[in-house]
Amino acid sequence: MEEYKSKKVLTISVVSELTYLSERQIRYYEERKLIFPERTKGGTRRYSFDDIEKLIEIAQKVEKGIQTFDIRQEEKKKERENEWHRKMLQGQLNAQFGYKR
Amino acid sequence: MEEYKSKKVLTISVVSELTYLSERQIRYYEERKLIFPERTKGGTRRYSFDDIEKLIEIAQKVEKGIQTFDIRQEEKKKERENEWHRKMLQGQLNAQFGYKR
DNA sequence: CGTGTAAGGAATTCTGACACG
DNA sequence: CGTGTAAGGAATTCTGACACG
Repeated sequence: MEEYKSKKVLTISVVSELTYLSERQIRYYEERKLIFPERTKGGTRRYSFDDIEKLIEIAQKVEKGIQTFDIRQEEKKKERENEWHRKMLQGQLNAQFGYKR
Repeated sequence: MEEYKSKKVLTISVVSELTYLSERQIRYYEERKLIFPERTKGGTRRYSFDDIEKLIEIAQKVEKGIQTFDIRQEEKKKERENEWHRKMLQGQLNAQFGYKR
């Protein structure tokens, strides 16, 4: 449904306007592996609305004094937890209904 | 809520990809007063997701052989009808509850 | 009428680097 | 570490025009 938000369609200038961050900051957060824009054939970045939300969160943390490295670690931890929950749920289902074959 | 769709944030190249229309066609439909992108200070166009939907409708009509002039007339007619309904509703409300003062 | 295209210029974006603190 | 900035080049976009049918 709301694929708008995850579609990579925004230029860095638009993202800069919407987040009030400088293009330098946006590119730096990418360098630190916090966001992952796509690229056109020509090499220009393309962001999504989800990226904008994420950038705003990042900016708030940076303002609090949290370092990008730690933000990255936290992010990775969340991913691992999600992975764990996903597997857990899958295990539950398999236990109850068995594997498809 | 869904302000995403009306926000003018897309470049013409992205719109071209999403609509499968050429940039030439997109600019031409603007020339014919069918769509109204915003402009940056520098003069580059900015479109919304709503514009994309509108462009797809336009393209379908053009394929059917309808001329842009007629599409424009139909569009204006709709606007007048909406205006009429709006005033009608307002009149109903005023008749029941009187004017604010 | 609707669309393609080559042309020349301007706006936008990119990278790597130096600076500061 | 996080961010600003000047530098040079490449990608993107713009307009007005000519072409075709």
